[in-house]
Amino acid sequence: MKKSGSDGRTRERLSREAIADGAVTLADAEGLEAVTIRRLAKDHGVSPMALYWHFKDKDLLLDGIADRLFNDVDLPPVSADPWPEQLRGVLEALLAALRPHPAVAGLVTSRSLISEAGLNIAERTLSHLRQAGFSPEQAAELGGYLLGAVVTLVTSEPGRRHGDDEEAHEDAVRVKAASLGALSPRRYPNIIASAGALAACASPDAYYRLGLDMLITGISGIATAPAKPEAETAP
Amino acid sequence: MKKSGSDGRTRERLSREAIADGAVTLADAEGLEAVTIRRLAKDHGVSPMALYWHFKDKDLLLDGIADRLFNDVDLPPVSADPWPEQLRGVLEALLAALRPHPAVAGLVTSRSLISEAGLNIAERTLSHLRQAGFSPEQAAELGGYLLGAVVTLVTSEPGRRHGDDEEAHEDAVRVKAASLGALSPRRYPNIIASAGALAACASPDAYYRLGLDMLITGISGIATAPAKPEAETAP
DNA sequence: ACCTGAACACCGTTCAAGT
DNA sequence: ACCTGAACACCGTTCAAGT
Repeated sequence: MKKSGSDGRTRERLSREAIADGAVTLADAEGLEAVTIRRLAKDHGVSPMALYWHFKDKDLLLDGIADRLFNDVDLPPVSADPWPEQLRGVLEALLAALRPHPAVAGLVTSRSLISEAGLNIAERTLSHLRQAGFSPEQAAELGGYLLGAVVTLVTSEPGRRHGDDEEAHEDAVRVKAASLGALSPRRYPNIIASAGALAACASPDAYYRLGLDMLITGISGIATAPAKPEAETAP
Repeated sequence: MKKSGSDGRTRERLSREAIADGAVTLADAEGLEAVTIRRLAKDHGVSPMALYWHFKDKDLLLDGIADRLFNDVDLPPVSADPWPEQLRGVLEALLAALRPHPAVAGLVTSRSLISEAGLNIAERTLSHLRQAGFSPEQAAELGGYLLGAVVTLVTSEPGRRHGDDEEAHEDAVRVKAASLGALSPRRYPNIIASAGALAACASPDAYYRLGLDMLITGISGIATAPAKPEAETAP
């Protein structure tokens, strides 16, 4: 009776994957600060020390969570499309994997190069940036930056849920919009005009589209190579 | 004898500012995870509970740290320059304030609207985005995103120091570059080409210039209003 | 190989109390 | 108004031990 996991399934043997999965599920429901060795152990019906056999310490467990997220990324196949389209496809795939898990999305930023799946994403990103004409140094800087930017998009979506229930969330949004709207109109006219949008996101899809547009437009704008590969010869 | 602060100055009376200052200094030296109520109290030669009179809980102390950072931002005066230049000036001012404090820079992302100084920066950013022709909703989304992007630039500068001493840092960079260089050249040719730049940043100034160029170019590229205000009439 | 129990050195925070 | 002391319910982690 006390041998079943927190989600009701009968307890299988513990594994790195099961632990990382449980950590993501817990973070989705109660936030990253709830992800604790002891809490995870309790949810798996196991002693806290059991986890230490699978992960040497908590930081390596966080690495495992990041790796799990990178594995959810479904990279589009390489194609003959212009590089901006292909780069956008990569970022969209990353975004799709991170959006369901805003509480842990921030973990991936510093961990792409220590995850097998993360390396593939980095490699693809770098290859498109090199097609754009950037040097290896610039590609490295921009690639790291693009990963961080996608994470930022997810973790600072206006009005992101705090793990509250539906009603408490709506209340919080209303309160925030009202308090912004009550600022001095002389000093903060633009904040007041944007108060509603700063408190919550009317259309997440539009928000993410705008963010990706900005990123791809920015990269294209500073690139030195043409977007279309067919134009082989220049004047 | 035991009544002086950790930095050797004679202990003044405790204040919110002094506590926030101490927290930033400590984070700069030993990282955010060293910033603890108890450690801060010890550094100030005071009991842990003393801090609770000035900040109701730790989260409010983190708000105070973010506020301290926003206060370091030296916003350029409003001018008649085209909006992209002015927007860049705002982002540069923010960047200059955050660069010295990478360990706590991430705290500002979600706190701009609860800090007096943060509100000013948000207002300025929104005003330039409105000049660019964006709607209040788009301006809100892009403004929050630009703040996050600048933070990302700072917190994920390649080869960021970990609080180690000079030598340990260089060793870590060398090891990282070597391990990236040892990857399979067939599967990761671009990572290998960029290995050095992924492990450390040869020129931080060039890195930040490239990042800001990308952001401003991106915003300009998706904007609907002309960059120059003198072109009042369009065909 | 996989897991447990007891113990250690930490946390944030509450509460009653002191000046 | 400003600070202390003792106590509580947590942390991550080590170590020796069990199967």
